[in-house]
Amino acid sequence: MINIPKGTRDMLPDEAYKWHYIEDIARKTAALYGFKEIRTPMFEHTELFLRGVGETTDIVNKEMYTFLDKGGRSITLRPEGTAGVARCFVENGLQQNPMPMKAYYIASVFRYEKPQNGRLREHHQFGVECYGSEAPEADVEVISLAHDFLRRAGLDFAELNINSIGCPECRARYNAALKEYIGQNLHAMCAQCRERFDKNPLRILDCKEEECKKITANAPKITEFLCEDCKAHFDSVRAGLDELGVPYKVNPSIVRGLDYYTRTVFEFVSTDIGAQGTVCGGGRYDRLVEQVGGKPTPAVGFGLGLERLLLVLENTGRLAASESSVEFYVAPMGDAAKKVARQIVAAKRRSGVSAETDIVGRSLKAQMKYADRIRAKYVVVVGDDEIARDEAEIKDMQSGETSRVALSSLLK
RNA sequence: GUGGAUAUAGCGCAGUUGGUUAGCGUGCCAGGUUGUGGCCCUGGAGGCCGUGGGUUCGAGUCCCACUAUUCACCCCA
Repeated sequence: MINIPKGTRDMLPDEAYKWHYIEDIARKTAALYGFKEIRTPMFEHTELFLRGVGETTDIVNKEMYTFLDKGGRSITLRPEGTAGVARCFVENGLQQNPMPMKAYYIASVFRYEKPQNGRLREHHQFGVECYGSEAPEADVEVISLAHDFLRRAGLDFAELNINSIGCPECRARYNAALKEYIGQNLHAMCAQCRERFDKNPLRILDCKEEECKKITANAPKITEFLCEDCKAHFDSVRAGLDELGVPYKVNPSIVRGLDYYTRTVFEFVSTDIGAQGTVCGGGRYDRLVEQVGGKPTPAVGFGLGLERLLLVLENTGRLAASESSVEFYVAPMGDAAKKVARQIVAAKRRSGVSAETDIVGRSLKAQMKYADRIRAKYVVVVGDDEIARDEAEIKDMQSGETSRVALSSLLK
């Protein structure tokens, strides 16, 4: 017996409708905001993620599916969607198109993690990318799209946390101030934070260790160190969200785990699926395109975990049961009737109406049972009697009532 | 990577202090006279009791290891 690989999931036919449901809402919402679909490869050169996502991140350090292909190239299954889009943008010269470029994707991403509730090795994201505008309106557009999508999907209670981590200049000043504040207390912090102290001090704020949290509780806040431009930008983003009536909370401790973020960062968090509550994470990444080899191009976007979204919707009873069923099940009796049944089914399908007939060789009773199980709306019974009289019996499976119609009317 | 829990039929579960051919519910297939579903009844298929060792006359049951699953930490969607 060969089992499914750790941290992956099968999508069974009976639950396909759930995926169609949220993917449909994603596509429609994206379209309403003028975002078009973009598709990039499932794997890229490893170098892209090293440069794009950042070598100090957990994702790059320990979570990538990396292997050598037969040509000896280092290949990585995409651990997130943004870097690939940035590469695609640069490689295809999309900066020549009218700006902004607004694109979305629905794609699977891969991370070598230890699976738990809401965390998989392959999961699916609905992501959005907006390139070519550094205006706060772009941030607002992207955040409100995420908010709108979640609301349409039925998740109207996820909390939006936002923060600004400034531009590289503000961050340098802030990092210096943070290091000075921590100063002598560094030895009391966890091993990981001591490492962060040198590599990426900002992430110390993200630490969940009690001791570390105590030390950083009264640390200076990055928002106090923002330069004039970054401060104005953050203020405008908030004003824009207020204007649209999108509720949010400013949370100075969210800093995100990917190195490419600048200025605005945000998360939508749900409390209904246990520890892995972040359903959507995103922000601005003005330096990414440059890091990947393109001309400086400001950008904002988000990634939204579809498995987690479904988990929340299911846990809170917001996902309706499937309503799909066939319109007609045609139950033949005898060889002559089988041929007529095939003709009826073909005619129905030709005119866009779903129809099925027996392909197993079951008795009439068994066919009725099957039709019931698949929730067929109508069953058409055809036997020698019906053929002789040129009519068929139609049974409404809900009411149980039967009526007779001319065979010719079913064959149109 | 670190901790805890679990592993018996497709799914959900029983299985006594170790003792014959391992059960129940549900689902699946077929029947309950001549051509009709849902309820009821009957029958059938389906299990190397996660894998490998050990203890024992005897292991689904006890011990060890491994593997897988799962929850939490870390991190993230």
